[in-house]
Amino acid sequence: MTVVRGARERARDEVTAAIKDEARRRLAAEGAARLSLRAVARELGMVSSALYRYFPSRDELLTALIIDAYDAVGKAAERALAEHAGAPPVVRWTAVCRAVRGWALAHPHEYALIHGSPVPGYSAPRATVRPASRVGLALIAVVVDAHASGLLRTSDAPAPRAVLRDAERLRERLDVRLPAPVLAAAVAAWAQLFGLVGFEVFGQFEQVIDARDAFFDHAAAQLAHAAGLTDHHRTAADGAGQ
Amino acid sequence: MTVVRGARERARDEVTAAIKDEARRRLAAEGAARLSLRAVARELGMVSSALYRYFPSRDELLTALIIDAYDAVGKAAERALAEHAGAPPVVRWTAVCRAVRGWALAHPHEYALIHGSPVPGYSAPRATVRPASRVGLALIAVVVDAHASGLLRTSDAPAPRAVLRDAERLRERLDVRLPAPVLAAAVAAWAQLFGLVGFEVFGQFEQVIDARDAFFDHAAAQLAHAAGLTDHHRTAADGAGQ
DNA sequence: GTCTATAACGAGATAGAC
DNA sequence: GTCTATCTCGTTATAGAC
Repeated sequence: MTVVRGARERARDEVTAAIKDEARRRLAAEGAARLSLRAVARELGMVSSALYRYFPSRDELLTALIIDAYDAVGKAAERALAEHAGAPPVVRWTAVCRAVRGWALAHPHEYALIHGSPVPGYSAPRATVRPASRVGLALIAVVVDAHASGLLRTSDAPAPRAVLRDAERLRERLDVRLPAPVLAAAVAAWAQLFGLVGFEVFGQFEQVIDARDAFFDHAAAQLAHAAGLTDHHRTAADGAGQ
Repeated sequence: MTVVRGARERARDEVTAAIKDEARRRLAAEGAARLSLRAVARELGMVSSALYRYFPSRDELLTALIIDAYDAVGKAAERALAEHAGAPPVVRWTAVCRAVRGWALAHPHEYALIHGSPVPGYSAPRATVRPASRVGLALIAVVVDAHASGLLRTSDAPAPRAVLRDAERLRERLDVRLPAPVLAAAVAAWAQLFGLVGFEVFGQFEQVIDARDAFFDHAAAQLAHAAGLTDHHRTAADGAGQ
């Protein structure tokens, strides 16, 4: 990782970026299933074989786009997290959710690439797994902080044994200091967040919900609650079930 | 709607069904974006122009497949509802959620068609709106029954005014007897359910959750709670916070 | 060494004449 | 309904420019 790079490397990075930009444009126009190296090359005034210097195959180009997209939402989520450092957990949680939604609405086709239908014939490689988890980790970070400051319910309905086993495994892999049931709830909330976002981005709320901003914020706050976050410190009354 | 139909109509229905079946097969193999009338015709040993007697365009065929898919999940949800008539609301809710998930896992490509990435260049016509709401209506039916039998929390965090307006409008359009905040929560839970299902069907839980059945059931029960359903009748202590 | 261009293969889709 | 000529695609081999 040299700081000063030669002109060659810089040129290479520029072409690589131009290819990905054009590919994203094609993605928006035709969808991932129809992404073709030839069309990208044509649009760039290159010849298709030249692209192979930058991406060894169409699938590798797709993979690069997917990783970029995961990194982009992940970054947006992490920024929201950092910008609300010290704020109450529910506020931070909602901020992360908002960031994810904002990114998705601004980049619907890239959102579709990572959270929409799988591309036929394409199978995502291992390298996509870590970027794919960034949003989830940002949400978990909120829960971890809440737990540390006693702003977490830890006594919801008991989770089934099999769920706890998964949560334990996850807990060790992520090296996260959270009770297993809490972690399980956070994972569920993570998935549910993308239900809300997906419905909006993919048009399922058409003629159902008009006030999308308000609806989302409200739902995100309820999600925070489902994940165990509370607005106040624990008292004896908490955890007694409602 | 005649009960006894002529041989001609029966033949027409059979061919229509064969076309849709083959189209579904192509859907699984190539994805909706690449669905072509010609390919369907070829596979059926017909000539493409003959297909136009049954579907005036590729988009109309797509629309038929989409409506079929919505009707199929909707039917599964409604069946689960009927099979658990009289059961406690949380049980009925979970049953509906399970039915949706079961259908989605059994028909991943049709699930992708209705809840995955939009097909580029295709815009869903009005006719898809009603079928698209069947699952949501099944969930709402559970909440309505719970409300009628006093098994519903009605005093969650107050919803923003704009959300309440949407909920009121929805309440009138669906002719459903529910407090607006409850309806809003149900809509959110509806969307969140598809977050859980989508994550599983589209592979986002790979290497995260292994015990998918247990995880889903547990999450669905928590969703029921988020939608306001409770296991027991309301008491004075209810609504005093989480 | 690094890149681009030409040409080609085999597979498939498509448009239109018949 | 059939046939053909013309497209597209991913990918590779090869040759030459910087």
